[in-house]
Amino acid sequence: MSIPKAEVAPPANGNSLPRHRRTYSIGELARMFEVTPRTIRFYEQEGLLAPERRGQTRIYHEKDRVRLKLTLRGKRLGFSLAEIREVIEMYDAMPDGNARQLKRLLEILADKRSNMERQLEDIRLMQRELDDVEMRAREVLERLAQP
Amino acid sequence: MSIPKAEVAPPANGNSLPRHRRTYSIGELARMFEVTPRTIRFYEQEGLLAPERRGQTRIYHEKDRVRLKLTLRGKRLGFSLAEIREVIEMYDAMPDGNARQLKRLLEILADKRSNMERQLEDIRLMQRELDDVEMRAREVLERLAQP
DNA sequence: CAACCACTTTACGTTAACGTCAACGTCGTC
DNA sequence: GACGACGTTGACGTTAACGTAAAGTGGTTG
Repeated sequence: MSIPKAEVAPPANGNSLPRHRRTYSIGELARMFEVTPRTIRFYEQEGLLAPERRGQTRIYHEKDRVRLKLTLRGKRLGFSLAEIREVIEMYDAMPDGNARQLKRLLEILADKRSNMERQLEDIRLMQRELDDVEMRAREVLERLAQP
Repeated sequence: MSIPKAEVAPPANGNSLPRHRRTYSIGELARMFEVTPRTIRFYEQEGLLAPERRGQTRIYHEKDRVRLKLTLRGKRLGFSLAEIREVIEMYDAMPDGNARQLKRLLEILADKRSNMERQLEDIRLMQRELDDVEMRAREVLERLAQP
């Protein structure tokens, strides 16, 4: 991002596994992340992705792949697509954003952050519960083994 | 749970804040956890709660309160009500559960556990992202402050 | 060239988790 | 005894996040 895009052409590469692939089809991405193409198109419709188009078909670059990854991670953490989009949009608008917008972004980030903290605590508590339940289950199992 | 329920009557208690309240109305519980009564009734309908009834009205005890708490925590961690119910049911059926059921329970627990692990990792990664975005935002803000 | 992919758009269907509204019962109190 | 606060059931509505089916496009392969 901060590195000026080099004007060097990619070295003639007969390699079968190009180090850093340029583009992906929707099907490829779908398999990579174990989602359906439908899901990916839906995310685009919701403003989370904006792939290039070659004619009709979508061409996904690294940037898009990263966005999808972040989106799915956000989802696993319980964020709605709308929330995720909000952050992504502000992030994209950052360079020329005014102070008010930036402060708003910082607010949102702080909010997400406290959310994460709470989830960390929830996870710790939940893990204890699981430990507890598992222990009891094992006890009962052992008692069943010796009549 | 392991302590035999004392037969001592609750000491005559003119106290305004009884140490360990016996029961709750649906409205009280709702306010405690910042959900609506509708939500609590829905959870009952889904088999997550089973409060006592005095006539028509529901009476919630400590056990019910704990269940609700666990349920809401599970929700914050992205579990579906069905998943939560599954664990609760198996937990209740544990004492007289057969070996197969118990092993099944252990499987489920292991599953939840790996889910937690993944979420921990997701949270760590997400926190880094947030750190990163926040840093950039602050940079831009400072640059705006000094023209 | 036909057959078969992978991709496209459009549109309607589905599920979970409640919200909302109506219509009613039951207290305490003014 | 009317009123308000709280509780009840029942039924229908809503939203997010996709699933699914229909019908068409574009390339390549036997």
